[in-house]
Amino acid sequence: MSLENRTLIPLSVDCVIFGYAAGKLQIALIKRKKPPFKGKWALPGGFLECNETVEEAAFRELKEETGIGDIYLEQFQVFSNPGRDPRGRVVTVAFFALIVSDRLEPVAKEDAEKAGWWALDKLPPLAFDHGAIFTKGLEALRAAVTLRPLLFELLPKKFTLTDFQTLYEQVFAIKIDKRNFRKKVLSMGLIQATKKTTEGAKHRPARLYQYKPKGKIWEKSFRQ
Amino acid sequence: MSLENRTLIPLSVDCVIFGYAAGKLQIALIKRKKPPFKGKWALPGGFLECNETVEEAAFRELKEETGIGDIYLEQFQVFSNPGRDPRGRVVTVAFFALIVSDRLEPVAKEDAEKAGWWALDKLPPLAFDHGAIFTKGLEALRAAVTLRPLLFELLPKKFTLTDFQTLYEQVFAIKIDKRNFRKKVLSMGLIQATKKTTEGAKHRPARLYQYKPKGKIWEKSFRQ
DNA sequence: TCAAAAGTGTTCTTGATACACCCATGC
DNA sequence: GCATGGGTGTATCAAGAACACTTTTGA
Repeated sequence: MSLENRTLIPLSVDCVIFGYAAGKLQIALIKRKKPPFKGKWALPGGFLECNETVEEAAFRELKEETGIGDIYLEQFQVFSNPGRDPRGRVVTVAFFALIVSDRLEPVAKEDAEKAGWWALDKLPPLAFDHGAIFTKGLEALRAAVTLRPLLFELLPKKFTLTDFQTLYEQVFAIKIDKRNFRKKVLSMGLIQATKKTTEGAKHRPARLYQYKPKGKIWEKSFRQ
Repeated sequence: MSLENRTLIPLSVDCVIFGYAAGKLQIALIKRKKPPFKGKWALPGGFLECNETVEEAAFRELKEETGIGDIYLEQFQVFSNPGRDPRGRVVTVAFFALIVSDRLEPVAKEDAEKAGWWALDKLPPLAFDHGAIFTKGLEALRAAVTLRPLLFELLPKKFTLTDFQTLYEQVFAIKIDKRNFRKKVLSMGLIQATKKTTEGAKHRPARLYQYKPKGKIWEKSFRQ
């Protein structure tokens, strides 16, 4: 058996959890309760257990963290620098997660003092190499969104076109013309108008749309 | 120290090595000399050692395999199904590698009976879950090429436009109009004509071009 | 002179961009 | 009636797609 003399390594998963609420793109962070980096903010994550895949580990951690089971998850990079964890060698598999805005309550679990959402442009310094993981995670999200219509995973079932556009603008940190955006997303045939509108705003109500998966949607992407 | 009770796992790297020679896109495979899967073809790879990153491990394995040091490498996915290796739990980090056609001689190393190049459409059955890894690797290559001008890593310094187009067509398994392809790649400004042409062919010689990295090339991609 | 691959332009259609005003609601 | 964000159309420009013949070389 040639597994005998192999280097054995603890594997972890870390998640850049994107959420979109109140018109703001945010990520979930936890405040560490134990050393190392006690009191510092970090990406949620945990160690891989015996008989699970990294995807199962990430789902498990996210469920503990948010209580939600049907989160969109995608692995994007392994971080394996031998010095990245002061406790010793840990290789981590980084995921990004997308969670819909109407259930955005992260829960602090055992190893966290508290948990919270942070706007992308106001992140605190992060523990370990989590700053670099976040940066790569945002790049990975942009690449994924460019290739596939993923942003609906960040929107509630019914959403306004302004919601969608604002989300899009924040993910790519750009401004888009409202008329051109609407023309394009409607011509793509990925969403359809519902008969409902927003209610209670102190201005004209907005029409609500919903995602309409149909045909080979994975071959379409918003960005050229 | 909270690393004590963690599951420890042997980590490996596996490489889908793409090469382009004689107008054919190929991948490198080795024939296994030892069990499990003795005599079966497999992706080149090996185990992570103590103080190296997964990238370093992949480079090391590729250097052993091909003798070449400056190969383009990109990790694309972790495969962590507990049953993927009959010897026991092994988590692998999969890479794709791009190697230029004028140095395409894979070398069989210790654990391989022999090594060889295989056309993408005529692959033999592969050991372990390497068939799935190859499939995902090709998808990852397509995604990467869509977002960044990577295909030059598969071409020699000087190449003809027909070479380039044939490579492109094979990566995406599509046919492209010759005039439109030329118009587009030339208008992108990524390549420039040299004064040389091919020699010795029994037909009209072809002009040779070279890659011209200039400006923010990473923001350009061939495919819309 | 033939075979084989290199090289070259135009038309049409589609999608991208730029741009400004009226509408519906709550207060 | 005013503040707030919702909603709409056109004209221009750039890029993509479709399409066939001439050129250069070796044999």
